[in-house]
Amino acid sequence: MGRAPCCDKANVKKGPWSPEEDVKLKTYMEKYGTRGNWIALPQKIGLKRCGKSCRLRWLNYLRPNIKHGGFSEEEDNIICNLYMSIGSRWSIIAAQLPGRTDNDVKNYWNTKLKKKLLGRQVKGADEHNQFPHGLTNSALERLQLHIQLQNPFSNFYNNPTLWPKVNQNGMQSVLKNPGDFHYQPAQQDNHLDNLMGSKTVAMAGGMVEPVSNFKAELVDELLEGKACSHAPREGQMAQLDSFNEMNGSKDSMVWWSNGFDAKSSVSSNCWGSTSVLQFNEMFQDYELGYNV
DNA sequence: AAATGATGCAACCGCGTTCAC
DNA sequence: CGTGAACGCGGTTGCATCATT
Repeated sequence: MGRAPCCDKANVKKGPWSPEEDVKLKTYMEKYGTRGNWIALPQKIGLKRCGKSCRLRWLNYLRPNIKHGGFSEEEDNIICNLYMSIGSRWSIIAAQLPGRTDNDVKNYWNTKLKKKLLGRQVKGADEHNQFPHGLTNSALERLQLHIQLQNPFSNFYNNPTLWPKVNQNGMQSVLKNPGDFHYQPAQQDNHLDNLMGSKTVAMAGGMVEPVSNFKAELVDELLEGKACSHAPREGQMAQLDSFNEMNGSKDSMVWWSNGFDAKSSVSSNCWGSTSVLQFNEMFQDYELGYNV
């Protein structure tokens, strides 16, 4: 038994919107708004559409000041920063980009930006929705991004145009002097730390959320098979402590390099060459950063 | 020129959350 | 406080278009 459908599926039109439908919806919305009820709206204006469909059409396409395509480097940087920090929470990411919708940002990430930053190896991940130990795609991609950022030979480090810069929305500036960057682990940590948004990020509604929960989330997923949580939770650091005490558990990450290598004939660069040592170094970097 | 594959994007679906009663 | 309806979000799908063979 599933939930009751939100509308009569047999009597609603699906698929692309016609210009006439757009005009009807836009005219009504500009005049009256939803009147607090999307479900009732299509009937009011004589549209054979589901209320959810109307809402989506309005929010993603008809709403004033919507921008489509043509993402700037600045926007790329913001998306990259936030994706690494908070994962696939597209509505929050889109809220940082005036005129962008969550759907647009999501599509842009999945079709272009991900490839631009990670290269071909993402294809391997795409072929498996769920990884061993319950690690999600999102977490893996974020991990890959971190590895890319730590790898001095990666496209990201070698291409200054991809480096995040000062942004507009009150978020912290990053890579203050990217030009004098050299491959030195300690310095790298600082840059990575900066890149993570210096611990906080402006959230919709003026909230501030710590963003360096990445490790805790991964540990969470690895050890307990949980999905990434949204807000930092009590107990995350305790879990991290437990993780640190379980030296043997880190060895279980061997599958990340070996297992993936054996499984994926597609990816040969990032994952194939990533050693357990790198993971340990990365996590140690974070431990230093956390001072735990 | 036709066939095939890759890509981009709009729209749909299902589920968790919120809110009114 | 419990329940059900509506909302909002993220994942996924389907189709049109472009690129390659």
